[in-house]
Amino acid sequence: MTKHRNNKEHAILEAARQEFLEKGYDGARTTSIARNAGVTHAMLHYYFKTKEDLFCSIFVDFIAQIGKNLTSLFEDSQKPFVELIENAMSMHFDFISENPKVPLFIIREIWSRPERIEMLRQSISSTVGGLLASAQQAMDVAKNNGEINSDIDAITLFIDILALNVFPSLFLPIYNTALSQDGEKPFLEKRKQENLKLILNRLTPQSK
Amino acid sequence: MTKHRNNKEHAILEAARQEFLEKGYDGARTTSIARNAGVTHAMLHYYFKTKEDLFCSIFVDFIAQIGKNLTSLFEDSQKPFVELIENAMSMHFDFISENPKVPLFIIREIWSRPERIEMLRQSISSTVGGLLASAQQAMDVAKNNGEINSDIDAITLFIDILALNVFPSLFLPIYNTALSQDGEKPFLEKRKQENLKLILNRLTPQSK
DNA sequence: ATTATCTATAGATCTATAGATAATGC
DNA sequence: ATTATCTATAGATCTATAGATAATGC
Repeated sequence: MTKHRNNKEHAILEAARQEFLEKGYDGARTTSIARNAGVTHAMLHYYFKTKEDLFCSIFVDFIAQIGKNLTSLFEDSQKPFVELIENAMSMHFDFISENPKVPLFIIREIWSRPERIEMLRQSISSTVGGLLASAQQAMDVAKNNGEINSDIDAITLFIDILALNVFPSLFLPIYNTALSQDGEKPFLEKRKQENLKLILNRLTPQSK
Repeated sequence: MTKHRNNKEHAILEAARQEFLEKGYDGARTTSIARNAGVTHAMLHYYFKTKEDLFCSIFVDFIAQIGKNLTSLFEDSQKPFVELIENAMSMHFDFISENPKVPLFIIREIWSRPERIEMLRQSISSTVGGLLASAQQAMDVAKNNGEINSDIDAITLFIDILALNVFPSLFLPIYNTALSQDGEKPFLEKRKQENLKLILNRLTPQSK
């Protein structure tokens, strides 16, 4: 988090985080944020000139959080590539499960005000770029070893995983209401296993 | 669409569709809708008592559109199952590509006001339920024939496809800004091929 | 002196309706 | 007679700031 030179500013940030995540920029109310932070409304504009400024503060925070989560995935590269991916996917899935509203928040805010993508580019472009480059290297080695298929590149794999891991959390409320059957395994747990299967089948060479 | 007993009402619905889809409930303005529909603001409240009422009208419309698209997928069941899925996925992917904002719209509105899920349940629960049942039957046959793997059921496959087809459109603006490389094949076209590969690999028996 | 905090309110929207008038159907 | 339409405005928020007062740091 940002340095909390004092705890009222910090309380506002915390409350804003919650409010914006829950309701989005348009649905969020600065009065509500101030109330939840336990400060008068004027304080909010004292520390953060405008609602937009406050939003930006927490938006870059969320992006940094995601970026950090992504980069932590490719730490040690000793193990075989497939095992690496298995670990990475599992950690990423858990992160999304614990923060199900974060991806929706970012996607929603990007779509509703595309100019915000600039903030995103600046903070992740280099990080993710580097991450993809090193993943591509590892994949090239694994391809030469015959460990994985050669018809897939790092970025494609990256988006495969993102799609499979992110979507179920977005879809969870709909699933629970309209599709869930009694007594079945928890949806997300089931999805985690299925996602792994899909990706491993995709990566592993077949003999036909 | 709903019966347009007169064209002003219809114009309002069209404008509302656009406005809500673009900005979401909280960002949408009834004044803006009226302006774009070319009617005075009072007319909007004459035909649709409240903003919420107007929203519901278009929300169920969108859901019906999605439901219709989904049901049209499993029309003829003569062909082998894998081929059936290939066609279904392809059509579904194209529908999402042409209406990229619809899934985000529905997911966003469900998350921001969960009580709306009731509308969704009523209109899709039976449709999708039937669709899944018949898909499950077809899959059981294909499993017995050895045509597809036996470790996957209809609903899991359904969500696999949904995740892979929906996510890329949500992610498109981010991809274009932060990840796209020059001179590469259009993102969505590439994704469509990759999604098919993933699902076919998942369904097709392997020999290890 | 500067930084933090509060009260009170300006000013801008936004939804919704009241009430008058015009158009339409029978 | 009923339905459609317009003008004008009420009433409720919501963001933002002005201006006074208290707390803090040097």
